Amino acid sequence: MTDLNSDIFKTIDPEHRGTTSEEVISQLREMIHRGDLRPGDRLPPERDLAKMLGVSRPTLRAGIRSLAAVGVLQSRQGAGTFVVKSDGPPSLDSSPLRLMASLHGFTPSEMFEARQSLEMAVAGLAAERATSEHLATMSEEIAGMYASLDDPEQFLVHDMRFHQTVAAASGNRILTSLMNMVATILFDVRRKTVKRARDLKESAEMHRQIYRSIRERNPEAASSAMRAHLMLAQKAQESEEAEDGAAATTSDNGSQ
Amino acid sequence: MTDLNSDIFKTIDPEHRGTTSEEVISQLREMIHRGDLRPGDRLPPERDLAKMLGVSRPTLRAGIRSLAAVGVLQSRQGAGTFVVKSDGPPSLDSSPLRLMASLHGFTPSEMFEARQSLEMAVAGLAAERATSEHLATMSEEIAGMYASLDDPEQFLVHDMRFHQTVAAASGNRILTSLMNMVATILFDVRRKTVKRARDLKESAEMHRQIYRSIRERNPEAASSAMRAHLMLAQKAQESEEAEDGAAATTSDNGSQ
DNA sequence: TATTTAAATCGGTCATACCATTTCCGCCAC
DNA sequence: GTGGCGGAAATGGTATGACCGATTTAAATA
Repeated sequence: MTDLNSDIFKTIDPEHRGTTSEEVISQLREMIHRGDLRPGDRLPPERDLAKMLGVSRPTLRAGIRSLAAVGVLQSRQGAGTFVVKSDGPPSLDSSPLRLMASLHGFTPSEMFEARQSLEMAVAGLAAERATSEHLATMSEEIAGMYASLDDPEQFLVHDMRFHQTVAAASGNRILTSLMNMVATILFDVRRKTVKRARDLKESAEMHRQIYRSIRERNPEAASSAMRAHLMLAQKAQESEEAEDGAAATTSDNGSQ
Repeated sequence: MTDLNSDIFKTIDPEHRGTTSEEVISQLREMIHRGDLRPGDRLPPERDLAKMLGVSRPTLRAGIRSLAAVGVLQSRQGAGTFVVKSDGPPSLDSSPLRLMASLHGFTPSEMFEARQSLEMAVAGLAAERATSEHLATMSEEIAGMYASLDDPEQFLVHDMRFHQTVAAASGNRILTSLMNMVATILFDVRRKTVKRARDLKESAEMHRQIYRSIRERNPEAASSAMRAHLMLAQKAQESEEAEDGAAATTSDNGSQ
């Protein structure tokens, strides 16, 4: 029974004034929205900031921890607490999605499908906007793939960098972040299965087809090539896993 | 209910790789992955749980708060801490994305584009998998739109429910969650501008086109119709916002 | 039996102290 | 003068204990 209640938009009560720690979170978020805190900035020491906000240090720490959990702040013992500064594309923490996958029993194929949809979208956008630098990087990574046909681990590095470049070329950082979020969850599995991959040459060829479509500014072809590539990759991985023996590997180390 | 008094909770190893609170997070996450904690379950009281894990209560609270910040746990004063149980589709917290938008200066058009890509993807999948119930719900919502042509607020409710139904029909909960995440950020803006919307009839018609394409099991047409719908919606909203700083003619103008 | 009330439960907050790590500046040797 | 080196200061991490407020539960009363 799928219920489709319309109240999915949890209005977080801007004027909540509920718990004190929530008030702290609101204060800090407000500082970020107003621009008082910019990426890379360092927050005042907890003891001082607590006094400024008129709360105790544990309460302030609770607020800081909440924002740190979602990847906005980062605390380093002895150094201070900083607003996360991402040099490259902004990254969302994937642990929420990972836990949600456990809680609701997401299947790998469902994740693959989500990744496929996202990658197809960014591939299409990349075909419209890729700069010459992006195209050059893609070409280099493909060359790296051909040079690593006998080294699956190294091949995977170039593979990921290629997809990363395509995402960057799409010019949409939101889609890029979401894509990375999903890709991160699938990464562990990929790394395990890629060691016995046997069709690296074909994979490299498909990447080259994606690259050509992007270079020729053909969004539909790029999307389609990406779809074909990922469908094959999924198929390959599933057949690899079928050979394994169905080990319930619940390796859990994703603290990034 | 699962029995939580057994040896499920092993004490934290003295040799903790990272900080103690991170170890607590790992422990809790592991319980969820293993299925010891399932949606709706209630955690032991903090004082007890802290003793079981061999940490102090503040440290345990830090871990709980981190997981609560990403939407996995929820604490209610006086009641206890619970594993979040979502009746409908699982929902990811959108505040991380919202803060990231502030930190990196995401433009509304970038968000619109992300939403468009996600909605196109789910529309295509919905065309492949929508059940008769889904189709019936979509049809009802469209009827509700036509019945609310003179009530923009009500129209928006049916609008959102329609998109929600399409997402549910896609059968991919990850994409649905990501879509909701992005849509939530855009919601506030939409609610403000929809009050002066003037092209509701055309909007309803485009929804109907999406519905028809899904019913006819034509993924490409569904995606395409969704793209057209959202492009028009974006255009309409941008023109609305452009008028905000200028003349205040909020009359029966019917252009667009 | 139903309603009210009181006690137990439990998360939220505060204050304080101490520990672990990092940073930075002054000191000393070269 | 320069460069390494050590220690003090700064700063986040953890622990203990206490009290408050909200919630739940169950007993007591009408």
